[in-house]
Amino acid sequence: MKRPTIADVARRAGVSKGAVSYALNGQPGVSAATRQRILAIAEEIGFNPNSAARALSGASARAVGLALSRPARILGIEPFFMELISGVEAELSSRGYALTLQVVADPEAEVAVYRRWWGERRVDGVFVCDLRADDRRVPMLEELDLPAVVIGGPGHTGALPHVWSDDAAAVTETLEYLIALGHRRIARVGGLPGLLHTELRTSAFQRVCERPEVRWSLSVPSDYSGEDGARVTRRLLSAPERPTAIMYDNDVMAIAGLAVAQEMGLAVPGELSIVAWDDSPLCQLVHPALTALSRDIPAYGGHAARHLLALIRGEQVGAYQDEGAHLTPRGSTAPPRAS
Amino acid sequence: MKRPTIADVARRAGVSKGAVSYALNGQPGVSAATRQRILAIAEEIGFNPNSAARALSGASARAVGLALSRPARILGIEPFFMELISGVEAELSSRGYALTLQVVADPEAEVAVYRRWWGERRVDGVFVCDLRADDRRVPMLEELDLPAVVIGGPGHTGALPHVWSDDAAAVTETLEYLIALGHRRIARVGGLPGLLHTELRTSAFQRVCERPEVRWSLSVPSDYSGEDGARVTRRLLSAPERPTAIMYDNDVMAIAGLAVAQEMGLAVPGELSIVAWDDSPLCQLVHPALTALSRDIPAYGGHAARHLLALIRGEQVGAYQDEGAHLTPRGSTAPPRAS
DNA sequence: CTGAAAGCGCTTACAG
DNA sequence: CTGAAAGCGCTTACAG
Repeated sequence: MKRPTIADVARRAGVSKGAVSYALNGQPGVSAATRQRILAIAEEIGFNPNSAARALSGASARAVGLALSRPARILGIEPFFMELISGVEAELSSRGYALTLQVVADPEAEVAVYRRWWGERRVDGVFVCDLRADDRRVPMLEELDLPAVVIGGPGHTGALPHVWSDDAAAVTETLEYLIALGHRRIARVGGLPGLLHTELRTSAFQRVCERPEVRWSLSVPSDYSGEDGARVTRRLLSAPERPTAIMYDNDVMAIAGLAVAQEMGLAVPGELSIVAWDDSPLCQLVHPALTALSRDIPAYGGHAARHLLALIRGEQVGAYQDEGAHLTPRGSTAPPRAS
Repeated sequence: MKRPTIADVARRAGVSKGAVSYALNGQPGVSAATRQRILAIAEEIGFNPNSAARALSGASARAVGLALSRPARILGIEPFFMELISGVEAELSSRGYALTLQVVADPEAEVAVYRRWWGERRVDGVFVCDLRADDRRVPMLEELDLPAVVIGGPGHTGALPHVWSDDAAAVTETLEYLIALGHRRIARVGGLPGLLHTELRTSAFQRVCERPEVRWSLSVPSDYSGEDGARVTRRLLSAPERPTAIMYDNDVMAIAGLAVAQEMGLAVPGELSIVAWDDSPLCQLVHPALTALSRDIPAYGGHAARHLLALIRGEQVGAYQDEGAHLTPRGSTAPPRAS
């Protein structure tokens, strides 16, 4: 089947290609009646402008890019990215933008991908996820004039606009709740050490744990996997002085931690309280249901997409603070049983 | 920063643009020495060919498309798609192809997306997931000359090449195992009714359950969510004649089912055996660990990508049968306790 | 083996 | 309000 071109539309409408272009793009330079006729014909013969020709003529590529550098295994485990992508997509597709996705091996490869996309003019802008301290992508994207929105922060975003939520506040809220319940020995199983949001959560954890009520605290990094969550939990619970509460940086590790506690014969929440970061349906399926930090991840992605599109249109875009995670208490947290 | 073009490379190398193009694309028409020099200069000034110009000149778009029509919530829950995408990506990016992703509301919208992509020449080919009986996408893609590989089947794929695995065999293997354990009352919580693979699994289930050993059987559809899995399980276990074994079409529902059984005071596996389809790490984190149908989903995606790229190169591509899911027995299955 | 030139399908100043 | 034309940056026959 032959693809119709703008020339086909012009011929049938009896106008020039320029007129068709103006009509299709809502530009002035064509009468309302002609515009109507042109649109009807385009619709009728199923015309869609060739995206390459459009992009080459200086118009936009109508695509934005997202490169992710987590191992496939982790991407599958965590609902986070798929939910984020769903939210991004909902916003993009309503504006006729496509999302170009690339999964790469490491942050270095991500830099190369962004640089290549820029050279290829393949995308009009990009998202930056999984920000790290001194992230090489930030100065590179500032240097190139490739519109970019960082999903994350605050801090280390350079001059790039960013959409962020206050992870530190969520950690503080959680710890204050645990302290109020009477917990005095609190541990945390954190995420990947290099990531900025991990560091922000870690600092917040340490700051709150300096309060006099907290007698013992420990924050341990992990790779986000259930295996790692289980391993760290086993170690924490086997120590002579074990925590009465553990917070986990994702839900998979929290569920793994719950399983370990049960396998070791510890009552949850009686002998161990558990809090999960990110509230997937699974948190409500286990017994006891997990107290979790909930947030609307698709909405987060939607905000990021909206900001990137505004940036591409040339609007001034600054930082946008999203709502942030809030604590949803369930059966896995309670006052520690006197022991 | 100004993007370097092919003219910049040509000028610095003292050759024509044509020569640069031949050198870059590994075409004959340029001496080895000149090719070397050109490549070195391109590398040095960070030249990447403008993808729009390339696509417009009849070369490929160097991108393939995937449209998904599941609600955001479900996409996040199931590791399947993210793992599939990871596998697809690994193969594509090693060949310099990008993946264009679009999440849409329903199958109708998917048809429109493919048609638009074709008109825009935005992609060189597409994947088709979540095949349905009498899927409108199949005749449409056959009519357009847009290379397409169906991920799924067998059957209802028309003349399109497809990558599939034998779900029916996996159902049969599972049921024969349960029957051998001594189960005589077996239920299944299936996936979305419209999907072909759901229907294939359902037929296989019903076929095996016609065997004389099976005294009672029931297959119930669901929407893949944990809530639905829990609801159906509760209903199954509350009936006067309840099953001694249930198999679930995904792991989230199986975990939900396990939780329901425990909440109802039923011993797993003593009073109820549970089998999950798709073996995520979570299956090993719950207690007892779930017997599951395991498969290598990233590899599945990789095969599909390899076939699509071959099709785009103009090679003959037929059906490819992937390895398929195999049963991994764990603690959630055992002979039914005499009751 | 190399160069000059046409052409892909749009968009957008520039004249009428 | 409309038309003719240049140009985006490549690829690829076509001459030399």
